[in-house]
Amino acid sequence: MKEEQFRFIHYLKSKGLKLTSARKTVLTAFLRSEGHLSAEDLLAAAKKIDPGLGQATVFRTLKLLADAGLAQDACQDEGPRRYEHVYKHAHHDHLLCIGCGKLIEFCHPEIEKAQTEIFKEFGFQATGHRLELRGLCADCAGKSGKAND
Amino acid sequence: MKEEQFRFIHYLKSKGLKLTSARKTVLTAFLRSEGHLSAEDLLAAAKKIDPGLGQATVFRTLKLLADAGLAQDACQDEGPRRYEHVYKHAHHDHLLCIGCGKLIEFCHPEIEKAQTEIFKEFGFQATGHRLELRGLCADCAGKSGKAND
DNA sequence: CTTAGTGCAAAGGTTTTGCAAATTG
DNA sequence: CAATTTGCAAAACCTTTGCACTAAG
Repeated sequence: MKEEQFRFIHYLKSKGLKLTSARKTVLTAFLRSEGHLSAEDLLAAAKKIDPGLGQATVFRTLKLLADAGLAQDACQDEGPRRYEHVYKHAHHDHLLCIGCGKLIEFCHPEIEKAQTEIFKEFGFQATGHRLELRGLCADCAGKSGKAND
Repeated sequence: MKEEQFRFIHYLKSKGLKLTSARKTVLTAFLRSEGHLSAEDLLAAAKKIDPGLGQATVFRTLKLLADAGLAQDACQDEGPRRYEHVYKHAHHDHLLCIGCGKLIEFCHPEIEKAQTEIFKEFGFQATGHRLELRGLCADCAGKSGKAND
């Protein structure tokens, strides 16, 4: 069994919650997913496994996944809230091209280190962070940016 | 005249858009505001200046402000989208306590520097970034965090 | 058997859109 | 004057909630 599954089950038990087939379905669909997905995406994916699943259950389960530390808000500027794996994936930050929407994931040790310092400086106990850099990628910058619109 | 006002007017001209009294009202209300405000907050503030203003106009103008580089999505996890000044305020990042909601704004030169490196490394032309650290502040962490729940 | 979870559909909150009238350049 | 913008209200969109039924422990 995958570690994420185990962790989710353990989380449910610790909260006195039940491991239902609907939750298993949503978990499976979520773990199969790649990148950033919205609740709607997850519902669609989960319905491929169990067509009878309701969207309310997906929203409810997504909250549990976030609470269990498996899912994290990926925080897009537009449209619905999106989530991504947080448990297995090593931590990464996002670099977004505002021209073409290209999304690059990166990890920069110095930034991580500096963040730790900041938590210390303000007496905080860290639980997470999110960093998104925005700009124009080489392609889009080359195309003269925003001449017409 | 404030530089922001000038910038917004310039932006409108460059796009062939009109400087209407409604837009002036929203701009004024926005520039007067402090911290992070939602569209609803901005509507309320703008209505104090011009009670006849419609909420659609606020949403539309807020997009223009963002496009003009004056407003920026402050990206809360919950509730409505919130915006903040981006132009005059020196850049800052956010440190949020998930226990009591306390929000600290800070600025860390090394992080800024590292970000510049990343933009370079991926051949991006920077336009902005957003960093939010989350954790428990000293008060909340002291209160035994989440022993019971 | 008791309690929590489910799907549905309706409600809730936020943002967008169509339109006729008003305003700007 | 032509073209954009406005306010309104309705629609669209995303998420949550109430409820009767089902399923897990």
